[in-house]
Amino acid sequence: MSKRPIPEATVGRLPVYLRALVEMAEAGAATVSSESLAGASGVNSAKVRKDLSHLGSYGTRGVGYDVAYLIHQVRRELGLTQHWTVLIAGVGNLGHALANYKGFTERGFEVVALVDSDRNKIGEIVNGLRVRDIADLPRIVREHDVAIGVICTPGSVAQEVADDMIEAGIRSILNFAPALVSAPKGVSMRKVDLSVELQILAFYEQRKAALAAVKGGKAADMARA
Amino acid sequence: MSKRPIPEATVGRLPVYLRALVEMAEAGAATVSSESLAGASGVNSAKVRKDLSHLGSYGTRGVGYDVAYLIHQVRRELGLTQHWTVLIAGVGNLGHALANYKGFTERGFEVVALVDSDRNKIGEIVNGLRVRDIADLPRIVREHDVAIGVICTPGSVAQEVADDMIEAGIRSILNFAPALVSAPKGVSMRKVDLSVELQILAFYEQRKAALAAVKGGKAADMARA
DNA sequence: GTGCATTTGTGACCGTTTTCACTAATGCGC
DNA sequence: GCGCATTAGTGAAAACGGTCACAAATGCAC
Repeated sequence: MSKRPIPEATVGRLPVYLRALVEMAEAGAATVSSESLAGASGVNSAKVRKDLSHLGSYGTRGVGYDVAYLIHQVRRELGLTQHWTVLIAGVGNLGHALANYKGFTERGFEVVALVDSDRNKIGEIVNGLRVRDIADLPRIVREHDVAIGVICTPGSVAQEVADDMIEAGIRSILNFAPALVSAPKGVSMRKVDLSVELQILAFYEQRKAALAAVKGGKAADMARA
Repeated sequence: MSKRPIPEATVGRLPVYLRALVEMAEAGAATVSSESLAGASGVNSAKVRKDLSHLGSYGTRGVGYDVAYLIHQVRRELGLTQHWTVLIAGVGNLGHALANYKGFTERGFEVVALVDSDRNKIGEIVNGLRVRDIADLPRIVREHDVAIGVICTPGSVAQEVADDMIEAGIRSILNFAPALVSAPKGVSMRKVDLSVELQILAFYEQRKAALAAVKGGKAADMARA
C-alpha cells in the first residue's frame, strides 16, 4: 500500500476533511458530495476531488462519496487506525493544557507520559499521570513505546530536549517551543508557534488599517487551512 | 507605505527571522549575512534574501544586514511597533495557558480581557484578570479597544463566539477551536489546530514504517515553517 | 588605487499547488 | 430503455513559491 506519494498540501487537509466527515456521519448523512464536503471544510470542491483522488477512486459519479467508507479510507491513509502514544516534555502552562486536551484522545492519540526537568514539577499528578524526570526518557520511551514527542519547554532548552527524545528513539516531534530545532534525517519535525500566528494577524490588521486610511475601506483579509 | 504586496509565505517567515535577529542583537551582533540568518531560521539563504528584498533594499553587499536596523524594519512591516490588545474567549485549559503565556507579552501583544459563558468561570482571576461574561463582549471590546480575538472554546460554539466578536467590532481572529469558522470579508481569520499537527505527524510516521518494512530504512521526513 | 573576497539583489528556471473546464459515470423519473 | 440532472475524476492552464546562478556593489589589504 501507499504507492504514489500524496502531496504534502493534501496531507495537511485530510484531517480537516476527516473532522467534517465525522460530524456528517454523526448527523446521519450516508453520502456526501465534494461540493458539500468542501463547504464544511472551507475549501473549494475541485480541491476536495483532487485531494481525494490521491487516495483512490472512492466516489460514485452522480452520487458522491459514501461517508462511512470515506472516513475509513482517510483514517487508514492518515494512519489513524492504529493507536499512537504521545509523550509531553515540559509541564508548564501549555504542557498542562495539552496533557488535559480532549481532542487528542478523541483522535486516537494517547498521552502516556509527562516529563520535566524541574524538581518541583516532578511527581506532580496531571490528568492522572505522574510527571517524571526527563533524565528517565530512554526508559520511559521503551516502557510505553512512545511514538510522538511534544515539546512544551522554554525555547532555550528545546533543542536539547529534542536531542534527548531522538536519542531515546522518538522519530516524530511536535515543537511548541519558540525556537528552531533541527533534527537528523529520518526524524519528522513539525512546529507550532502561537505568537507567530498573532504576528501574522497583526500584519494583515495593520495593512487593513493602512488601506482603509488611503482608500474608502477596501479591506484585505486572509484565511488558511 | 506598504506599496506592493508582500507574499503570504514571506509574511509567515518574517516573525521567524525577527526572533532570530533579536537573539543575535542580544548576543551583540551588529551585522548579519543572509547565510547566517538563514541558518538561524532554518531556511536557505536565497529565500532570506528574496523575503527581505520585499521589504526594501536594507542590506549592504559584501557586508550583510545591520541587525538593529533590520529588526526595526521587520517590526515595522509586521506592525509590531504598535501595541496590540488581545481578548481570549474560553477559559478552559488552553485559554488558561494562553492567558499566562509569556511569549505574547514579549512580542507586544497584551491580553486585556478574558471572557467565558460558564457561570462557574466568570469571576475567576487568571493571571490578574477577572474572567467576564461573554455577553458583555461589546462593552469590553469598546472599553479596551480590542484588536484581536482568540477563540479557545469547544468547537461547538466557536462560530457563535466568532460572530459575537465580529459583531462587537473585532476584525482579526485566531481560532484554536477544532471547527470551521467562517467570517465575512474584512475579517482576518487564522486557525491553529493542535490535533491536526499530530495527525500529519502520524501520516509521515506511518509512511516511514511502511517504507522501512519494504526497503532497508529509507526514511521520509518533513519539516515546515 | 587595484585586486580580491564577500555578499546582496534579482532575473530565469523549475516544481508544486490551485483552479478551470470538460468528460464519463451514475441514478432517477417516466 | 431513454433522457436528464448530478457529480466524480482528470488533463491542461495558471498562479505561486522556491532555487539557482550571476551581476553589481562593497570593504579590505596592500
